[in-house]
Amino acid sequence: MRLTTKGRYAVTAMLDLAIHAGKGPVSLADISERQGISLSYLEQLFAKLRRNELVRSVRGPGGGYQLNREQRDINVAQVIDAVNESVDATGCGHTGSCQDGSICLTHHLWCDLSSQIHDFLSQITLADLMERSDVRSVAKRQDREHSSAFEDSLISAKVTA
Amino acid sequence: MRLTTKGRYAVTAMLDLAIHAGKGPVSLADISERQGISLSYLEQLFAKLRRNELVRSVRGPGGGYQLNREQRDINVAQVIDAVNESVDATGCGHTGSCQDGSICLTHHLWCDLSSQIHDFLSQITLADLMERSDVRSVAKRQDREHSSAFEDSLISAKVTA
DNA sequence: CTAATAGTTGACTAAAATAGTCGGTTATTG
DNA sequence: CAATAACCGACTATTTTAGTCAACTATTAG
Repeated sequence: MRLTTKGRYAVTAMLDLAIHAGKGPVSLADISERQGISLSYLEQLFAKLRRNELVRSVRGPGGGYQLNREQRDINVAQVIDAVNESVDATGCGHTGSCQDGSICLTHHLWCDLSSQIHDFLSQITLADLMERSDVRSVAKRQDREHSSAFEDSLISAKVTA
Repeated sequence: MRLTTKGRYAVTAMLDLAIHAGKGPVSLADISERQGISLSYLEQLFAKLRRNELVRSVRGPGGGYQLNREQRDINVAQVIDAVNESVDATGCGHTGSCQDGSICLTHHLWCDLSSQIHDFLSQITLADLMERSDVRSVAKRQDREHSSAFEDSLISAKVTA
């Protein structure tokens, strides 16, 4: 089992997408700047998120990504699974062939732990995270710090209008 | 956060130690054979377990390792921590400096997850695992399969006697 | 005393995963 | 047509995992 920046980045980016929804698609460049994640790396992650039908894309200018389901219908476990290929704590992938064909001494312990983690993460949806005060305050800070991008979009909106 | 064979091996080896306690120290060679873990790798892991005062060693013939505390007083989280340096799901080690000095959008989520995992694993002691029927049956199977080692020691005992 | 046993230590290594980078292609919009 | 932004594949440095190997030390049986 592994939970590294890959899974954390994916959840963070999905939450950013949820927060900035409503004003059309969100570009990876915006997410990259706000969340401090490499653009190229985001591309890799979003390829997986799209394959797992958690997001949909819009190409061309003004394009970007949007959530492909309601915020209530996307949970953290799904996002991590999409990029990480499962949060399994067993060494055998639940097959029970950890020690030459049979189960090892601690097989059931790791099964229990896997369930525990999966249950916890699958109960938390993007909508839940959106409601949290700590998330809201960090999001507010990020929007303030990276308002340049916001202003730029205002300017281009004026220009194009 | 990472939970790989390293942590699993450590818990498995500690449980093996608990199961075969009472008949004097248990050698790493025995654990290696029963649990199918490389002897040299076990040496590395037990160096850490000893530094963390979870086991004590007896050198020389008939030597090996013993638990350094009661089975009730050793939990799974302690064992994993000893070899893995913590089961932390945050990227910042709980310092809160995930995004250039401030917390990232999902910081508290990973803190919550870390607590969840730690609470779960720290509630399970070696004594708890010993009582489980699945553990007892796997242990019985392993003792049966590797009785050769036991017989060998009987034979060599006869020869040297 | 000595031979065997078994822990102790440190250095080394192959393979995999992480966390990216880079260059180019394709679709869309103005 | 030019700019934008998603898409794709190949490449890479670094770290971790999961070991191996060789040498050394302490202890015990005989």
